[in-house]
Amino acid sequence: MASVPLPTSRKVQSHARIVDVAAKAIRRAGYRGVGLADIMQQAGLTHGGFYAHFASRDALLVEAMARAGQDNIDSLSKAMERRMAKGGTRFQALVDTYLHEAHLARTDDGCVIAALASEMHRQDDVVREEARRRVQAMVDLVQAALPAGSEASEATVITVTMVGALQLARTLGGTSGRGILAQTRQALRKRYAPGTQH
Amino acid sequence: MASVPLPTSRKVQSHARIVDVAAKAIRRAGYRGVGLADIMQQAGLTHGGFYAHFASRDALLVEAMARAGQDNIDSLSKAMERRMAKGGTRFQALVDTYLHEAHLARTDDGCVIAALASEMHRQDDVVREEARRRVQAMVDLVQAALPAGSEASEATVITVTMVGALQLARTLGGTSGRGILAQTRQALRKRYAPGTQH
DNA sequence: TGTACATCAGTGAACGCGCGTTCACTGATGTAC
DNA sequence: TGTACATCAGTGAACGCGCGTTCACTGATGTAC
Repeated sequence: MASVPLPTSRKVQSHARIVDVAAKAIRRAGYRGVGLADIMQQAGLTHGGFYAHFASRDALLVEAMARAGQDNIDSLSKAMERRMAKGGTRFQALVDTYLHEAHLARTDDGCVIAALASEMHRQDDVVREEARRRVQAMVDLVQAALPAGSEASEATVITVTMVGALQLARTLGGTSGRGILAQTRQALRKRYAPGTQH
Repeated sequence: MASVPLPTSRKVQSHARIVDVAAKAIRRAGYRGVGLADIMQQAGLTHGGFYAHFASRDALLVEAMARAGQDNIDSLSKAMERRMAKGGTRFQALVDTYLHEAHLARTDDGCVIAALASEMHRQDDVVREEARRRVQAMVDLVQAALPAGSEASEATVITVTMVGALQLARTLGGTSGRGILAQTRQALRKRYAPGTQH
């Protein structure tokens, strides 16, 4: 009989710490912005041990993106619930949360797609495949926030709009950046105001 | 009296070749995707001569972005003129040109903003400042394609939508990628159809 | 027109550095009997 | 319970490689007289 491993053995804990650190690092600095030595150090380990946990750097990137994406979905969902408790539609809560000014500076726990979008199509296969799953997951999340019966294409267009807005707002920064977020929020709210046909 | 230099001296020609190569390289591979040695080699030079032309790698990036952006504006404008000659509004021509399927694969002479958007805010000051100018130039180009009297915020929202759509379409690739472009084209066309009030 | 010299544009080797990856080893933990 | 051994998780040094940057040098072009 195989012994049942403890739910969080030492190695599993280390592995999770490395993935957590990498999930923040790639969102802060891009796919190539942080080296393995730095990541391992931030996880409280030395870099030599890396290959006991991952087959390659790309394998870490895949897990880090998956982790970052799931974190995004969880925290977005929670923030939306809080907003909806104060009134407003699910869609308004999504737009106001995603395009909130706080999302500008908080890159390392912000949207993984906005953090990496223009680099995604250049990655090797396994990484790019995980990137595709992340995009699909966000479109699904947007779709679920739209009124019942909305067309799938609407979720796609809203997703690309929000991701593009956050990226360019970060590029401009300051008042201009906040302006992009505000203008995009307003445009999306107006377009999907309750009672408006579309 | 200072002698009038020939309009295209040998050095000026070399300089332009380096910038041309770099303008394609950064769009194909990202800010850090191609080394100076490769760029110089593609320009028909050896890498040692680089610092006779530029103070630093960042200085080249600035010139390369400016060049790429101007190329984008020129070729977009020309393609739009060709489309408008066949009928349709200026705005339709912009959307159909920018979100054309041919833009998916042609990264190295495609939109410099879509190529680099998620990396822009991480660059050092001079590079980031040129990135801001590129974003502003594109918003201006979109604004100029909108019906007279359109609000500035409309140009902003359309810009972020088109840039986001191209990036995510490239990430997904294949049928899904072409679907993103088609859905975004349709949504933008519908929103600004002639005779529609907005 | 011819000679001597200065400047220019580019060459090619070298620098220090950080990267991803490998590997022999160590100390702690778990297992067998 | 105690001893001997195997396995596990991590250490730290080393590897080859490519990077941005520097620099002494070269050959071609331009200028002075």
